Amino acid sequence: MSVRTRFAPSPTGFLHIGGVRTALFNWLLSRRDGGQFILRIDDTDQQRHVEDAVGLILEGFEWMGMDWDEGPKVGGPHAPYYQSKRGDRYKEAADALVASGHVYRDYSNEAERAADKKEAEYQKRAFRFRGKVNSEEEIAAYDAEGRTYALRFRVPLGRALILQDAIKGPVEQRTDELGDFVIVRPDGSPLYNFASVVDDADMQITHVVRAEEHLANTFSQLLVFEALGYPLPTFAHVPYVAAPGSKKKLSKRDGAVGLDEFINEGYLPVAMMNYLAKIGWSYDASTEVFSRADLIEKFSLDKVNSSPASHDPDKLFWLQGEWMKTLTIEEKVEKTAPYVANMQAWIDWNSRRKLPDFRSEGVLPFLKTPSTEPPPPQLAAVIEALGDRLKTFCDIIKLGSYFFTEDVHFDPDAVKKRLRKEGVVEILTSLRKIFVEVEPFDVPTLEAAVHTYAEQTSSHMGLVVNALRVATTGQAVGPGLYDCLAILGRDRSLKRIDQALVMLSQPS
RNA sequence: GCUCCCGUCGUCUAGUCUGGUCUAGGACACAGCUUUUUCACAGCUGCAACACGGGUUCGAAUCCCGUCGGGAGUACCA
Repeated sequence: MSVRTRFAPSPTGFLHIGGVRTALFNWLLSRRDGGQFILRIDDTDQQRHVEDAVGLILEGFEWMGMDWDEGPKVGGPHAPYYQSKRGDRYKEAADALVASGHVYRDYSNEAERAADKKEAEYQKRAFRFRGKVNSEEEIAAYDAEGRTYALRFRVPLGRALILQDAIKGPVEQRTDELGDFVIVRPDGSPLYNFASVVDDADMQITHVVRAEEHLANTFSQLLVFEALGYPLPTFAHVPYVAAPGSKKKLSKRDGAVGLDEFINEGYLPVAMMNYLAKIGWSYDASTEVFSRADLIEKFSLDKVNSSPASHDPDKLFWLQGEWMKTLTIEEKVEKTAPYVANMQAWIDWNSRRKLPDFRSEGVLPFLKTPSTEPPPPQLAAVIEALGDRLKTFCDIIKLGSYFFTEDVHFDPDAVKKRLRKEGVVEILTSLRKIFVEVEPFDVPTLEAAVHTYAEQTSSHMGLVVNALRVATTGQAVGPGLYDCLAILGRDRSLKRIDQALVMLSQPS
């Protein structure tokens, strides 16, 4: 039988990178063995806007390039893939368990259970729900009273359950530690530990790879599998992803954790995939860079670490830089063009996300629909000049916005450090005159002209070049100066030198 | 409280099953140097860890016990 894995997200309208990693492990495992990867939506009937939220999730998967063989949009032989629509199946399975005596009706109400719990706490013993055996008369009386009941699984006592976890190894649990658990609420809705077993069995899932927080639940699920007579899948519980530099679980408070934020910043799917695979998984002692194909070929569960790993934005950024180097200028032009065309929209989003009450907005609209407009003519030259400085696509805005605007915005620190210096006004004034006449206005000519000027006046090159850079770009750092000037062109260069001169004539 | 999981440089990890090749290797980050008109890239150098305490052994990161620390579960949440 081929490998069948699944990812079963709750449609919360937000794709956490920790969840994406879990999904990736599932996907990788299925792709490696030529099996199937199933997407199942663990929604509950009460949730609203499920479709919108599912859309956000699918968007993330599509971007990552993790395709699914069965699930929303594509359907499949085990449809429906929404838990809220599988009520009939849960009902069938629950009936079977009632018939086989594995579950019983629990007529208790919340107040009674709370009292029992309190009593257990008082006696300093662990509370384990154990159903009372109701006589026929009691049941009749409760029904007459109109009392509702939940269906509970009767946990067999005195057994030791052993889970052979593919990541954690063998984990043992005595059934005496498990309380009888509810599988169906009085209103007929199923609970996770039950529904997920029915779904996994129905969908013939062979490998359940999920977050570690489910490890303890697995023992209850094992019992359900057994009672229903379903074959057991292989379980693998992956450790949670911790916040940067900590051992606490990664949460929304710890900076960007939504996949959409990385998409909007212009990360590469392959870099994200490489990074996510590397948190908590390693192939050997030294390989860091893995392509999609490498990952599919080399991934295995036994190399997944059993201890939690923390999210490391620096490492992601570095990997992104590595993958960025593999792109051609044309590819970079295509990917950065939307940012240039929607600069203000991106800047607005970027400031919004820094607000404390920021809520995930999904992928920015202009990144979803490719623009039909041709990219600005200088874009390729700007990218060429930026070289390896361009790490993510939004860097075109962070690093090169001045190439696409008419006026400059001077960075105060840069002005202070490079322009408010002895002799700078004379240098700029002289160079301005030279730039009016220099022909052609290109890199070699410009370079020669500036060099000649510096030699003739015995000016220090660093002083000249840095002053010119800040005067024309407003920034202290950037691509080579002559590249900047040539891209800016004569008119804008002169205009900006004038602007700088005006500014310098005023006291700081 | 009880049950279970986890514990190697600041971070991600190799090594743990099958004790010696580990005076613990690689990567990110950081610091310094080289190159450079700035930054980035590249190259070099440096910094830095076996949670703690016992035990077994000629020998322990590796095996055993305990302690401490972190996490999960203990729901009519998922």
